[in-house]
Amino acid sequence: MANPKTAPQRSDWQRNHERLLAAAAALVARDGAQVSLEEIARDAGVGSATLHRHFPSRQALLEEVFRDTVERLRRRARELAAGDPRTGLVSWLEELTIAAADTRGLPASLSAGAKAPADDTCHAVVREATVMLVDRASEAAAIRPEVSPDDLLTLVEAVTQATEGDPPTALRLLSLALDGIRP
Amino acid sequence: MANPKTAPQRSDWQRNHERLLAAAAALVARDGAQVSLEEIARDAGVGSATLHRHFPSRQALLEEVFRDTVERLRRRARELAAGDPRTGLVSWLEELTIAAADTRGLPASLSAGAKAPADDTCHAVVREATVMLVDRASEAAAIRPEVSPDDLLTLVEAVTQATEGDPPTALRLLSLALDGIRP
DNA sequence: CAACATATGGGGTGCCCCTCCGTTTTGTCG
DNA sequence: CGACAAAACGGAGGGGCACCCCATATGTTG
Repeated sequence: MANPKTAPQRSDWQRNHERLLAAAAALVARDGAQVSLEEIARDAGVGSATLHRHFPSRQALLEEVFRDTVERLRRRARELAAGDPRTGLVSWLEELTIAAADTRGLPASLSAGAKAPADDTCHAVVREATVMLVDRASEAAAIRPEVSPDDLLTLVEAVTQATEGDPPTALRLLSLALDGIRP
Repeated sequence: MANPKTAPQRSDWQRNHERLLAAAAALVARDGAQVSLEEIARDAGVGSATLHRHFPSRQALLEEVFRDTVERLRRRARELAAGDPRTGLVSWLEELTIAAADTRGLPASLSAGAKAPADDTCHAVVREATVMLVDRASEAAAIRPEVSPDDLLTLVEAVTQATEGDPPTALRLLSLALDGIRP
């Protein structure tokens, strides 16, 4: 899972890994991305050294916590790629915004992933989906050709981080940005 | 200054206040809004208790650090209110974005001020200017009437916080948001 | 210049991240 | 099955931070 090598992990390693992820998911949902790592270890019933051995950084832990949520988003993007290019893109951005605004810690994790380039981060997965849908819309001339997927994604990440826990506001800001200010 | 009562402060109080602000300005510019308060106290040559006595919270310190910058912005908004409503608003948002993206810690401070309503925060000053320019543009039908000054400001704060230290990207995201994505 | 309000800062508390290293658990192989 | 090595664990400790207490020092004022 975390280990890229196919080395089979010991059973206690797997057990603790799951306990840590469960505790982390609960506490991140309650306290956000800056939750105390020691509290996660305590809740999981393991020493803090074990947590740090399993997850070399806070970001690495968050990446695994949000893996499933991001995977669902990725599948949703694939569905949307079958329909109308414009509404597909808009729906994607809306659903991404709702998911991020609803999920404490996810905006912070996505933004953090944007700064450390790697292929398997949550940010990279979401980015790939965004690139695909923007390209489709662009080719269909449904959006201005100079609109960049990365800019659009940064905008969504910025908005959701600024409005964490308030999906209506996040959506309102998104549609303002998509429509512009002109009459 | 910080004290709402008109009690005249002792001379050493004023001296230490200035030293703290100078040290804070330098370190915030270097490290951003989450700089260590103890380091600021050390640099200023005072005990950490003194820093906490002068500034009851990190936010209170940041508010004073950025007071001058925000005051300059406020005056600039007044100038812009004399010209064309549409370009005035756009210039205001652009200049605000540039200032915030250039000034480490300012985006975080503005966003934090948005959550704790008070009349004398940096956020409140910037907000007042934004309300005025948006109203002018709205009355002149230069923008859609449902565009809210608060949403626009939140958008700028979100963008500058997400792109701290990178004014070109911040400006690109701003103009994307102002123009929308449609052809 | 004395007395008093005001301000200071060293040191303490509690929390946090992270790592070291002696101990325990696990899987395997004779 | 029992012993052994590799793998994993966790308590403890170093270093850092925010914030507070209280004995001390310092302006100010009459």
